[in-house]
Amino acid sequence: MTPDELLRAALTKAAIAVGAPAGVAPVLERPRDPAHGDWATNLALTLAKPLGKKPRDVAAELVAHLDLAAAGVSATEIAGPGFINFRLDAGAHARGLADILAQGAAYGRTDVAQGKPVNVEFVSANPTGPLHVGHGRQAALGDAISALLEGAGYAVTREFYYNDAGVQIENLAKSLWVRVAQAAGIEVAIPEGGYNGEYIKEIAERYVAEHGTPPLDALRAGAQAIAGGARPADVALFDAMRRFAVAALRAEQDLDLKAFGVQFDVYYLESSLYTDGLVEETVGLLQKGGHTFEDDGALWLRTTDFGDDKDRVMRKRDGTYTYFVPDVAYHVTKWRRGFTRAINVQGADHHGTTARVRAGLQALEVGVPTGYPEYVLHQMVTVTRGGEEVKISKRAGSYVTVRDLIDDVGRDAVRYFLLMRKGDSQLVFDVDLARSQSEENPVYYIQMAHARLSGIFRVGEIDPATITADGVQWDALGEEAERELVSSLLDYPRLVSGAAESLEPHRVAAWLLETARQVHLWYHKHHVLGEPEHILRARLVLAKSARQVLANGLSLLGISAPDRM
RNA sequence: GCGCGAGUAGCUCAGCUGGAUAGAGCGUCGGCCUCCGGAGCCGAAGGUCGUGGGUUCGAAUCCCGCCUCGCGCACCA
Repeated sequence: MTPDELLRAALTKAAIAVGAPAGVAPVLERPRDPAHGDWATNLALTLAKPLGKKPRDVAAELVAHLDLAAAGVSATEIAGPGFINFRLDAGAHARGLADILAQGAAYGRTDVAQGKPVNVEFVSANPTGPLHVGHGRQAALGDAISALLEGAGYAVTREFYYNDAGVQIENLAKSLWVRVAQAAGIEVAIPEGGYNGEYIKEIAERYVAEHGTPPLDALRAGAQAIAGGARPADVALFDAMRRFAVAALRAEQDLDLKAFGVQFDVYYLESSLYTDGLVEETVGLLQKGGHTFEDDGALWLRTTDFGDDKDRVMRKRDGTYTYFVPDVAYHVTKWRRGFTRAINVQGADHHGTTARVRAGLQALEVGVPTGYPEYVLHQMVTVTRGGEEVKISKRAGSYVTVRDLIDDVGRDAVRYFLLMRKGDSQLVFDVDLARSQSEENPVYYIQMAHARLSGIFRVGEIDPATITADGVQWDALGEEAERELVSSLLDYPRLVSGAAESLEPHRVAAWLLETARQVHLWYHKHHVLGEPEHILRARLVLAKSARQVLANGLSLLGISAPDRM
């Protein structure tokens, strides 16, 4: 049992002795102010009403009935309106480190989900251009959320959905056609909604290198059609270009993701929903469910029956489907594939779609729960360099790509910076700070803490594997800096499960920074090597524990934990 | 206009799902230090938690109104 579990057990006994109803579950929390002790409980405040007594009186009774020795408590104090503060004796407090050493890399992991399957969909960028910072934030968030859920015992599937069937792909193919035509000396402009980026020119060059320049009259005719808002008559050629462009960009995006260290288990192609007949099937089911109607030549879904603010068109007058129909069909596949939980990580600019997808799933009446899928939406990212904002313009093709950033500041820094703010707030990515090798840079600061701890073992020529909790004098870790560091390390499992539950990796990032600060403080104040044997032993246990937990936290965020820098 | 998000120290942000005198880093001011691993350490000042109400033992946190900013409101994706 960990120290707080012992204390909770002792408190429960005392509460029952005082007359609390059976099933009381005392809540322990860390006081903000360390002067208030190691733990505090508001138990007396919550019991005051049912017992019909004053909170402070209840607190006094509880303390009187508390088995201090069993709880490892050295001092209690009744404070404020009726809080009870506990100070554990140094030994009881630090004994929790034994747990860390015993569990190692598994410290902080639980099995609460017991292998329940969950699908985490993220990035899902259209294959129409390289990944930009916003996708990077999604990649970092999605991967970290996946890691958090794995740590909570979920069987996680990381999934990428390729929108390779819509209008945007059509525009991509047209853009490539135009670039190929331009390269052949035909004068034609990129169409409305097309892609201007340099990367299309490069793809055009490669296309010509691999397939040769297409017949000029076909090219010219197609270019004219595109300029007029139509598609080229040479369907076979157009199709070839479309496939070529998509393949090229998918390959690019794969490289981006690889550089970022993100691996997906499933790439789901929107086009397969059509070829497998799932879109048709979904429409049929929706019609059968009775929530559709025809109006003005279009087929509508009455999404207002399910909380949307207006009804949505499913099939346009021209006979094609709106994007949300394949989206619904896609989410049906998630449900059918056994994912009782599905989490979608998306930019906040997509939040308008969430209500419709959920409404569509409800209208199918196939037993999908109301809040399915869950959405984690994140706000915009802006990038600053030299104190100036780097403008992102998709139209002009000026981009801050994920790969630029990684080349510039390194994968670890990109990950940390994209994760250090909660998704709800806008994020400013300061490239200069991310690149700096100084303690102002949070990533550097945290990794440095880990490296320093490793350094102790290296310099002392001590194999960490030989350090165990056996026979350690726990009360040797009584310095204030030590008590606080120990507290942080023991808080880690609660922190991680909270972050997993709320799908908020930034909590881990903040915890790492704070704990790194405590490591640095401790390190500066107290020596390890050269101390008397019993202190040396205890401090080596602390150093090894701290190093382990820092590494565990970093690994959740996909960041390396270097032994030297 | 409607929906979602944000508004906390001079700046950048936390605030553990309702707890005590609201925290950290940077910056500012004052003082030490040069020690396994690099300018680090100690202390101070700095707040009407956007604003007005409400809920209760207790609110930055929950509810309602208002203000400012961002994003979204297609038979685009």
